[in-house]
Amino acid sequence: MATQRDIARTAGVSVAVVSAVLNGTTHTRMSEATRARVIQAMENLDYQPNQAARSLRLNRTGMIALILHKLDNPVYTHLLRGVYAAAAERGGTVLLGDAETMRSGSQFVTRLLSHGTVDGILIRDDRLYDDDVMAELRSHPKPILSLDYAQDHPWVSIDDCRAGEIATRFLLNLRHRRIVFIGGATGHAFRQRYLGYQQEMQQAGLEPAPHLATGFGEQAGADGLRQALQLPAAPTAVVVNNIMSAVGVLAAARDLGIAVPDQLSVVGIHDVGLMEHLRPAVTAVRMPMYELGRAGVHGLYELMAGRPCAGGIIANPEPELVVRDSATALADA
Amino acid sequence: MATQRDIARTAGVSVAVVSAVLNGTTHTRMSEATRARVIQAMENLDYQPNQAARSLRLNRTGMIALILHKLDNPVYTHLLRGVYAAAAERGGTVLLGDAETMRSGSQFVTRLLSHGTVDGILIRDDRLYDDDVMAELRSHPKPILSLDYAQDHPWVSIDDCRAGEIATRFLLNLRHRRIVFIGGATGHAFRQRYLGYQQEMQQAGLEPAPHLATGFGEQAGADGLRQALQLPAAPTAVVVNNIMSAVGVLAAARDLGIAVPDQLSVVGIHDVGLMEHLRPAVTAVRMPMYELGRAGVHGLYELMAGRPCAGGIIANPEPELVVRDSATALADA
DNA sequence: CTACGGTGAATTAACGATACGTCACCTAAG
DNA sequence: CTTAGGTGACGTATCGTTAATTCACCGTAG
Repeated sequence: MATQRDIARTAGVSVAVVSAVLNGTTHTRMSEATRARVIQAMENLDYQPNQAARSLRLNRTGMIALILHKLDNPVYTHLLRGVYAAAAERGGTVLLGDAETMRSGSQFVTRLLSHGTVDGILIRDDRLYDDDVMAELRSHPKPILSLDYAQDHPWVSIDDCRAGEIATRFLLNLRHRRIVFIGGATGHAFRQRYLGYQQEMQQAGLEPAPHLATGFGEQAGADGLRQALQLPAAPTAVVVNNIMSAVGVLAAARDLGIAVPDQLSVVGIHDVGLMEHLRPAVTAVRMPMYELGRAGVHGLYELMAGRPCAGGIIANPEPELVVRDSATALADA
Repeated sequence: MATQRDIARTAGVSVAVVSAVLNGTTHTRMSEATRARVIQAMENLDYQPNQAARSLRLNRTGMIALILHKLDNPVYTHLLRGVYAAAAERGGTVLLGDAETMRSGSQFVTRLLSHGTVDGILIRDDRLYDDDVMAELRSHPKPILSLDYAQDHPWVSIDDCRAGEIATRFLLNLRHRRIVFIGGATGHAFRQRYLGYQQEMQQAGLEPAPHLATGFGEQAGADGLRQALQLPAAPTAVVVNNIMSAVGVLAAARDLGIAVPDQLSVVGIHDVGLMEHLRPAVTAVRMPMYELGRAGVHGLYELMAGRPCAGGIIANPEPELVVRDSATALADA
């Protein structure tokens, strides 16, 4: 509860000096002895600056918002780490929200839109939010950076198309020909991955299968595999768009008596720790999520400083295949 | 960028009236016509209140902090929902942090400790944080509520001991006698669950096995199973303390050629969506995490209002066994 | 002896929102 | 006719911090 005025009184100086000590301001000078007295007083009274007053005065809060679609999606683990780390480097704090809280008129949106709450917004997969919410967000006076391709504001993204290519190419190299593509929800990223799959298939002179069960999560994977088995020619391999859908693919395969990888090879996009612990352990394309988080924060700080943000697709590191046990070579026909 | 003063000027009233319209203050009255003019002006100028100024004036931010140990732990999914929902009901916003960001001297802690950032703190498993951090937090002038048993400040908790009992009792009823208890990290909750296991074993006249592989996550489960097989008499059933460790138990069982549930029954504590999609699907004790979140928020608001928080263990709903495929009855010996 | 520059600090005006105290005006009761 | 009370609104201090401006003092050069 101690304020700068209390410090000033105890140290026998003015608040200006206290503020100057705190901020290392060169404008207001003081002797070393005075500075020491002030610091002593701050420690004695256990002084903690009032962020609200600072924010008001400086028109800057030191907080950025990070809005994700499903917070409990394990692919965000490293993204979060990257964002927190980069924000900490810049002296910032992160206000985390998820899609649940992003309904139009919700407390979270209202607060985000107010001045003096955050200095900028990092948003992932903005196509998943209400149009109303997005319109409101765009009217926000502070910068917004998308962690996904975006038409109408700055963005950085991982190379989703490349991930689709890598997974498909890997299966092609294992001599698979009947490869299907399963799962993924409606975001741009998910379509990009399918695009990568399509391109590789076509380049190999094969007909890409339609995008099956474009939903999200475990159930979409199970549904997708069942749908795939209805196709004229049963697939020998599957690219799973959303990694958690891979869990569903494995479960459905087990339920249907299909052995993985002997009768069906599975490759997931996005690697999470869980994949290592499934049986069979799932071969997956690791995406640079940590770096995406860092790049997002740094880009946002550029925008906040009034500079343009270069943005674009993160090229370093590239998506990388982590080979485990869920995919194997097809014997020659 | 429009402030109340801008609204006041445009509507031809004083800022006092604008504020009154905004807050529905009865103190400053106005005619319906005036109110309408003010509202019109607010819409025209796209007015958004400045939270920093409000916080400063009111000495209240409308934000509460929620600090969790591992944000990506799926057991938090429903806890988060409960917290967000209850906070929204109270008109509050949630600032989410995880243990990563809770190092002493970190940006997050510093900000949390400052005035004018949050009105209260909800913390889970506070034994997992640095002593330094906890000491700092406790010196925080705003209320802290633990979502876990705590000695030195208010708390609410789920019934961890009961969960251990339920899992163990279930296996005992299936005629299992050699039941081990695996995994769990160092928190109080984890010890309570082991206690529940111990009690049930002793009540059945059996010798409880030592608490194996008291770590966290998938690997702890795998390690625990391997350790269990070193015991003089191999177990026929396992209670898994942390649910994600169940994934590791299943993987190790597969690797060792042990069939689940035919040769080994597995019951997990804490139910998450993933369990339904593993093969075999994992029988687990569902804990009322959503309600824990709600109870935590409501308790915290009580504390913030200066009232005592009843706290204690959440009795309704009770932990509930969700029977799936990973446990089966033991044939009579 | 005076003017001047440098040092070390105090005063004060914002930042935007809120709520207390005040006030002008009008109506109706005494 | 006076006045109490109700209605509708204004002025302003305040929250804690920052930074621009101002100021007092002292040593030294002219």
